[in-house]
Amino acid sequence: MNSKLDRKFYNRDTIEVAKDLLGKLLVYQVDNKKLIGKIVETEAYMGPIDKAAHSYGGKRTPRVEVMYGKPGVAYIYLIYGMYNCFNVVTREEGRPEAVLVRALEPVEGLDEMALNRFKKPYNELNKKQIKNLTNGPGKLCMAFNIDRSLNKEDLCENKIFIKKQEFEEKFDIIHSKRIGIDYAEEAKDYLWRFYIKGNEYVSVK
DNA sequence: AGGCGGATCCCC
DNA sequence: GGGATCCGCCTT
Repeated sequence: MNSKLDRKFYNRDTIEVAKDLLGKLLVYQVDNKKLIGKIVETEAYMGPIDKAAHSYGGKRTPRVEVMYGKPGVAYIYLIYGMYNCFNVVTREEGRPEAVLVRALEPVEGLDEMALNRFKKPYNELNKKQIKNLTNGPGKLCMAFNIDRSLNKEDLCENKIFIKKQEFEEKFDIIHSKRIGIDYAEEAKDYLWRFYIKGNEYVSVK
């Protein structure tokens, strides 16, 4: 049974996609290593009307161009000169909206994630390092070794994709203000951040 | 050609 | 609370 999310999943209302991505598994395979993390926190970026979005006002530059493309494609950009952020493009072509994946719960490939983050295997991590493995947008990209070389990668293919869990759990979804967008005037107060209530790997409680 | 600020993280 | 660090974008 193929449980990979298809193009239709992403070609929907961005807030619905952001909420529905919670509890899904991000899978990234490089060489013979497989990394899997459960998505526990997301943010919706609503395009031209959203002052926090890169595509606000219909801005169309080389960097943002991916957001105007087809849904189900990765939009990865460099932030603060050092960190990468992983997004999935939503909505039909020409409509530049996306979901930022802000935190994962590690599921498979923990040693590889620990090496990528802290240069040592998982069983040598201290409590703080375990907690900080993937609980933020930059951190999860470091743990998965995701950078801009994966920008525009099609998540409906096999290199990197998102799938349903075999047994989907029940959880409560918290709605909150988005993080790190204080410049966005009224948009900073919109409740477009979503996370799994009580999950240990949520970036900011 | 230059200046500036950022969808972050980490340490003090 | 502040520094790291650099690309993209806007202004000149």
